[in-house]
Amino acid sequence: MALRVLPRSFYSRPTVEVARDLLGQVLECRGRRGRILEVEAYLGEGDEAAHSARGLTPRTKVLFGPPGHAYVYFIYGMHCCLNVVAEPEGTAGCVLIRSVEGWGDGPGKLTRAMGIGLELNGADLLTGPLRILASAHALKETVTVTPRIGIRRSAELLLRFALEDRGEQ
DNA sequence: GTCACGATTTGT
DNA sequence: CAAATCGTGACG
Repeated sequence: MALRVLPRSFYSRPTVEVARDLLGQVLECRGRRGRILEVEAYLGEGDEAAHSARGLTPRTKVLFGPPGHAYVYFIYGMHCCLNVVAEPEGTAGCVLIRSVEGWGDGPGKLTRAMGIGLELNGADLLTGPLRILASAHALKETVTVTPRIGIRRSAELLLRFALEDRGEQ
């Protein structure tokens, strides 16, 4: 039985809700599939760690665009990170995918393993080669909430969500 | 045009 | 703990 693609309405919601609900869903890139295990929310206003904190720029254009699209950026001269655009069009907000089951833990490692590159920046997650499918089963793991990793500004915000084996972290 | 820096990873 | 490595955005 084929998994259903998450509808646009799933993404057109507050970023934190989208982040939390992405856990356990299945990320698919050209046939490669894995459950999303760890994410972080990056908000529009009041979140100094977000790329969109300084407003609309060529780079952040997709963050202000319609929800359900991919935001892929290049960092540290060598890594690509995958984000999912949330919130209605006109409002910034996205969810960084930090770990995918079977493909790697760490935003830079999983994109390399799954073949996700800059060419997918702006791609529609409903119709493109990169999609997110609704998991067929309810979560069996506990959701852990912590501060985000590797940021300086707005470091106190509890915007990291992860499915953890008991005892980790 | 110039420059400092970063939502990371890997090796010492 | 430090290197690798380069696009972006701020400033002039």
